[in-house]
Amino acid sequence: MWSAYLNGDSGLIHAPTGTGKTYAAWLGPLMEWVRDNPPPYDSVKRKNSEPLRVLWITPLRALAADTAAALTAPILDLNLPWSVETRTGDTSMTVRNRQRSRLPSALITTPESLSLLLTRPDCADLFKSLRAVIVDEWHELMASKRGVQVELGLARLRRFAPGLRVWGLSATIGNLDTALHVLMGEGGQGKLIRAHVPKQIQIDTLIPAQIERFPWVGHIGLKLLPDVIREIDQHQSVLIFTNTRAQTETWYQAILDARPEFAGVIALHHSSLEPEVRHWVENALKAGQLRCVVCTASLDLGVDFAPVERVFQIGSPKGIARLLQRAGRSGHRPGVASRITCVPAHAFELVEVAAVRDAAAHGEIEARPPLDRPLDVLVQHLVTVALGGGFESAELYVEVRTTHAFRDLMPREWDWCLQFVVSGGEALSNYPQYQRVIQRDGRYVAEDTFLARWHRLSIGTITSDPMLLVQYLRGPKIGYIDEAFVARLKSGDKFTLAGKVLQFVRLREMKVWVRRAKNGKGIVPRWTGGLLPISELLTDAIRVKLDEARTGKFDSPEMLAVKPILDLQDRLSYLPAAHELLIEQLTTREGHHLFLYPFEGRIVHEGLGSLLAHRLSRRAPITFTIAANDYGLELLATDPLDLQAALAEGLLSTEHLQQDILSSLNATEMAKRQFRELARVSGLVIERFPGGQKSSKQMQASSGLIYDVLAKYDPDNLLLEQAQREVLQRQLESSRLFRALGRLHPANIVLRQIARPTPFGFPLMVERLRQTVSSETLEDRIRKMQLSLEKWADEHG
DNA sequence: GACCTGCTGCGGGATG
Repeated sequence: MWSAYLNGDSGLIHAPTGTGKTYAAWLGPLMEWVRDNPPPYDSVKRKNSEPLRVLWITPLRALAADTAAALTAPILDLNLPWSVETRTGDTSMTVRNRQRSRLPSALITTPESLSLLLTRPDCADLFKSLRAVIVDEWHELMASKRGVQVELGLARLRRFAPGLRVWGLSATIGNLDTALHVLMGEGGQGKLIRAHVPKQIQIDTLIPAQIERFPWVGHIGLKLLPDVIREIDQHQSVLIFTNTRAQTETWYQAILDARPEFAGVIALHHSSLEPEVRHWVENALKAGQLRCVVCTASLDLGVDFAPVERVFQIGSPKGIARLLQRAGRSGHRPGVASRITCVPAHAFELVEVAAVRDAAAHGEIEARPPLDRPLDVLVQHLVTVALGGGFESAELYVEVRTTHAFRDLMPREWDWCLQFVVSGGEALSNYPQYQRVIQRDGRYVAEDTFLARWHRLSIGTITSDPMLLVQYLRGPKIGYIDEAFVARLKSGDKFTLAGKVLQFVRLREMKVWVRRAKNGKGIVPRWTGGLLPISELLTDAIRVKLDEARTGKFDSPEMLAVKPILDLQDRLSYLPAAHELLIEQLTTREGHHLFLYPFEGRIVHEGLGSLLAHRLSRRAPITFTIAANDYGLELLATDPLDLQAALAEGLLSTEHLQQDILSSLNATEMAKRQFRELARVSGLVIERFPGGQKSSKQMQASSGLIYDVLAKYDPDNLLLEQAQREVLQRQLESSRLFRALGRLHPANIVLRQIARPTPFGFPLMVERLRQTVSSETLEDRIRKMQLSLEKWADEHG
């Protein structure tokens, strides 16, 4: 039945989460199609007279190689006159040179490398015989700028090869219809083919034996280490997912300390390890040589290893889809459900797990919203197309508007982008490097070879903070750590990386030189990475679980386990219903605390914190310290405040929300930081040169400088506007904040004066201390808090 | 009694 899909239609195939599905779903039909559609064969040259017929786009280089191998085998078997090649960053120069004049019958590539192909002056010719495009892991690409890059590329290919069929493959997401629509482009039609095999997934939890002794706060989760070790003892292959790189290092070390005999059969995997180290782990995992691997999301996708026996998730699952994806790494045997066991790092995560399981059982799964009009990506694309044969404005405008991302692109915006690549805009017109495109005989083209090279170097939409390579004095590279972390190291300091204790020797040539530490423990590096937000569906589900607990419904082992703590919360304060907002007021020697628990995720709470501080201080001059976590926020003031009056005056009103948020935060500074990505993507600055790297500071300075120049001399620059939009959407999740405030109607507010911190509030107090003091003093402070709590308990029996 | 955080992904090509 699958082969029918390639004959005439386009569409999206939903393949439920789990590795291997991609090839199962596609190889068969693709092979049939390949067999039934032999390319015209040139017997003299012994080659296809029509080159490229199938283009396969994948988000990962590793998948490109695997796919090529999987395609090649049956083609050799059938002895078909087809060639299969990859074109990614690591494709050899020999192959790449061959591909300059002639593409293979099937090409497997990444979005970035597709764009690079589109910069070739003869690309119209290269792609004119293309019959089908397959976009693998479309759900991964869609909601990002990489997805928009694919959309623009597909629009190009549809023009070069009219009648082109486009098929996507997507795991389960909440908006498959949208995913289809975005892939097909505006006006395009396609079929959505949903898999009908319901996947059985079991989610359970390691329940702490004594909830009274279980932490209320913290994220590392080592409290349950013995229970995890017991599981490793009983199984042949175990995968342990964590939420951060540091957590991976910590857990690896802790397991090895407890079971030294595991040395050699336990490994770790995260993005800051040297690729060679990662490949070693991946291959050993494939070969079944490892008993246990501790990893981050770096093993979520990509590596096609055999399913493991047991999968664990340490700490918050953060999202429903994410946990299901990870569960899918286990138990693929027929009739056996995939299973994941959550290991809570603190008590409240028990509620999270119960919430995820309920949401998953109701078929709820996060949607991935596509982006709207990222002009930086369009600017990059314009230069790409100018290099790739040039364009005529009206024609390309129509083509670009066939993409979902730019379907509503106004002529005014189009003209601005065009003008921007031609002149550099109002402020930058004196700099020749920003005059990238010229007009010749009514067409827009790019000819300068230096600018062409510059552009090819800056293709892509992924930006990352630069890190420093860590290498043995006499030996191999190990991995990467943050500049900020290195700055704190003195010669002789020990730290861990890739599970090894290393001794810092010196920093030279932008490399961190180390030797193996003879003994002792090293500090675990802190990487400043992305802030992984808890999903909106999950926070919704958490509020439902609390609501149930309030009415006495404890329907799972997790909820039963956490009951004593929820009871304590209720006794000391209140357990809010799903539609209620609990606000606690507490006075201590520190000052006047205000705790709010919207359960909307950290980002929203941070925004809400500054919004409320801003609005409160407008009533009367007062300063606050703000702390937030995924469940709530704390405002600490030195002076008392009249909360009732403030609420009556619209403290939580949605009126002037955007204005108030922007003026409550250092919005300019945030936009400036966000602009860094836009400057990179739109080609205003370049962050890497082959051979020598430009340091982060220079990069930072130049994008910051450009921001200032634009803000002063070209304030209408649309990229500035976009930077502000991206800050609101990504760094503040403003739509979620808006929705939250809509829910937090004054009528639903429950105000409680409390005498001591509650289970909800205590973690926020710790969080605030963490922000303001060093780690040593933090320990002291927490001890003091403890003592005062004990004293309070003594005094009050 | 409660403790320190922060994911993933890509990418150049002349000449001999």
